[in-house]
Amino acid sequence: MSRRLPRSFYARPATEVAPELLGHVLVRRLADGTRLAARLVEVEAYEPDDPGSHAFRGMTPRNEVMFGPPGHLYVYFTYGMHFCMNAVTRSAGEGSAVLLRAGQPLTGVDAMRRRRGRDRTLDLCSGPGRFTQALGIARPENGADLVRGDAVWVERGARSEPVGIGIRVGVHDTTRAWRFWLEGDPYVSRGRPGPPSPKRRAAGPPAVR
DNA sequence: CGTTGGATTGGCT
DNA sequence: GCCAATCCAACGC
Repeated sequence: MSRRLPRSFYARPATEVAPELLGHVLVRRLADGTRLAARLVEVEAYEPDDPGSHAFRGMTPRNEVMFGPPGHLYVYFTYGMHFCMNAVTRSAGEGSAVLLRAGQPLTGVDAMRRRRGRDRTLDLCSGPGRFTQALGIARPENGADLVRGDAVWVERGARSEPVGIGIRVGVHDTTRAWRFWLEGDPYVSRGRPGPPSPKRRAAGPPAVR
């Protein structure tokens, strides 16, 4: 039995795939053979006809991988210094993906520390830009096949925690609560729904999510 | 061709 | 909490 998630897992709407990815393990094999792995603890879904998605205005050189077959890695460069990675979902031509926002370091943690220039395990993969840096994911990995490739893939993992749901970070669209995380997990990125600030408490109890 | 701002992060107030 | 860093894709003229 294979530990790797099959193509069929990804060939569904991003909003279905995203929460199910939580608890599975992202594995990275570097060119020198070093193996790195992290448990997925936070993701976001991006669907076709979703104004918050790079695919919303159609295919461009940057987002063409999003419009390709499912089960591939879509990597993009942003803010002049960071890369973000996504698992492409649905089927070719649709333009849909799941942003991998944070993970719990499991394997090759010291190698991740060196890549990140940070010591604390909590600072290694807790954010989309940090995650790619820790795993050595950049432009060359754009389009990598997560199902048959040997650079990066996802293996089955166990999940027992409940899944938290909220609006996506940096996407001002309250109608699409497509950010999913493992409730209570310390490796979830900042911008996390933290303990209520004094201001929020004054505004009343948090809304149902 | 010029402008704008981003699916972020880290350091400083 | 605020904001600079630092590219470049997307869009308007």
